Amino acid sequence: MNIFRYFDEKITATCQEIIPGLTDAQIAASGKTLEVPRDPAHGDLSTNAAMVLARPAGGKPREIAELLAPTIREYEGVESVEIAGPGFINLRLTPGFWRRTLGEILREGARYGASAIGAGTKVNIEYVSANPTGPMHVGHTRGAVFGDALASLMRKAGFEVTREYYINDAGAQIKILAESVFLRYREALGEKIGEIPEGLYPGDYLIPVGEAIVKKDGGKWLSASEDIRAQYMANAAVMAMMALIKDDLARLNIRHDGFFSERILHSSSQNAHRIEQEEGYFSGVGFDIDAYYAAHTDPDKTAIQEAVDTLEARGLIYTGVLEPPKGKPPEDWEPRPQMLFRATQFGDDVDRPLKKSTGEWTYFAADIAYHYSKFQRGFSQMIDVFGADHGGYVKRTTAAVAALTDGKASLDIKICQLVRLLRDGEQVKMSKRSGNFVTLREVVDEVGPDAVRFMMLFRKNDAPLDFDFAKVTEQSKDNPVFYVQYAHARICSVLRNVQEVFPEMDWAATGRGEGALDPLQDPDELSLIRMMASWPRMVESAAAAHEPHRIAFFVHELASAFHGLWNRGNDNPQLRFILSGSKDVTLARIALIRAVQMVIASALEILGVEPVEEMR
RNA sequence: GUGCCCGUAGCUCAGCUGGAUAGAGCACAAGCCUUCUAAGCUUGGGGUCGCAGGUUCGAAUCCUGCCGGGCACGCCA
Repeated sequence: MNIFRYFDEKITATCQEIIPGLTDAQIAASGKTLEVPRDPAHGDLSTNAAMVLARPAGGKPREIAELLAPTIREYEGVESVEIAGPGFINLRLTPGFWRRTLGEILREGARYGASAIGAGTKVNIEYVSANPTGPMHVGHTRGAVFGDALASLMRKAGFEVTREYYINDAGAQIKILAESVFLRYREALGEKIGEIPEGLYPGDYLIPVGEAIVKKDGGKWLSASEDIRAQYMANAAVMAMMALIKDDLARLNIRHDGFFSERILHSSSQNAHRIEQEEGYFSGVGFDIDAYYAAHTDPDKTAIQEAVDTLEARGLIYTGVLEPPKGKPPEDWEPRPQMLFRATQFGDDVDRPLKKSTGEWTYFAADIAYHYSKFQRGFSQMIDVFGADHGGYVKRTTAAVAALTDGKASLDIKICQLVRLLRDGEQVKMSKRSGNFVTLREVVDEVGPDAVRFMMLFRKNDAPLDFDFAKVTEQSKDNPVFYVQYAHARICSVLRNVQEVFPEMDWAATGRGEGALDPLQDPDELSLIRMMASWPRMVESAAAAHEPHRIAFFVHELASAFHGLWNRGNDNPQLRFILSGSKDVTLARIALIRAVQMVIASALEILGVEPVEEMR
């Protein structure tokens, strides 16, 4: 149950009933909220209803509050109502209400916190989308974890979520990759290749790709025509790199529902099916070609052409000449007429080119088609997770989505800021040129997936993040990963111990009987329930804001409250969870901490962190 | 030069989409504990929410202009 929704609906009904001449629409538009006040002296719940309705109702806030208070005071579970400050109505709920809430939390079990606000809306979350030219490095990790947790969060909130990976398997970098692999192929055939030439990918991870091709085909590619050979090398390389990337991601327990190939956007249906039949390329990279064409309306055209036609039909394509970019010296800038998209009509700074001087489509043109495909596949909400260096790309992409979908679909782009790796307080220097970059795999192998995931989520996505190797593995209160895990493990430990003290009791049914929870009297016990009561709302607001970090902070706070109660048991043994002299009190407290355990586990599940049962 | 993000306690950061006297951890200070409910506890000091205007019952939050830091900015992907 969501106590906020419960009381909010009651208050809305009361407003409709008590305040004369107020329309439902006015109430809906008022911005009326129900919140937990920061200061506990202001009660358990507080509403601004009287203040925001004062104007449409034509009265003074405190007068309106006086009008509403008597009815609210009669709600079941309300202990007292006060009018305070400029017109807040503060509700204090009875201990009995909180204990009943705990009972409901336990009955709902693992489902508790799930919400229906998503209403089955189809959401496409695109994240990682690292270029398939090598293993994942630590820079990709934050976006990967963020996107994955956001997907879980939105699922919990009732959205129908698809996790998607966009494979940038077209363009110049793939040609370079193909050349690099061809070199490794020759090397595998016994040729001395010496230094890897400037501009090619030097990484060792391409060596096995070359060897695999030799094993399969022998030397036959040495004599093949350049076009065919390059395409073959590219395909083999991308397939191998995607396998590598998927394996890296699996170490962080990240699995996408779908992979989308940029290359297919450049292909007609016939051509794409031929590639699949001859080379198994699309299935090799994980792209479901049949599912794509099922949603694609015109298989004889390329997807890019189709998207551009759509824009053209709306008068959003024209030929024009762009100003040279400002700030930097123009160097080899040459003005020329080119095909442009009217991005400025949708909030972008300049109109954007769709074709290169070579006649090929730009990357942006393909990206337009990609987002159009998402829309065609029925996604009305799209979320892209980008790295900090792609911030400049936000406006044009949202502009394209607005233009293509006529405002029927929304795109939210989440930017993940940089991660600074620290070892012994010193920043770990990375540079691509020297090949000295830390891979995702290295980090996960060193500190484990749980620590990586939690730390990456324990910060707002648009704030830079320090990742300190020493800190994330430290066993102390200062390490939030440990602190939260430890709370869960402590509860597990109590649940193990209680079976020895009261072996005959049925703990599976803890606290479900009438009055069984009455022994919960201590204010800290009740405030633990209060905190858990806000869990469903936390899920909803975090999901609506696309901010999984809120879940991490919430679970840290809940763990902190639990540890606080535990610590009081050190000084006062009467407050311990297991009282060998009192079965009833033990039963109620076990019920309480079982709920805490469950909510912690639910939160960790969203974050993708394993709730451990004991600390080692 | 333009756009985006950030600016909150000495440090690292939250702040529930506009609510009441702005919070937490670290660090600092004082006191407690030497235990198996181990991987510490309690209390306290500490703030011009970058600056200046504006919007309204009410602003850290929204708008404008500055200041400071980061990231981008051409047919790359």
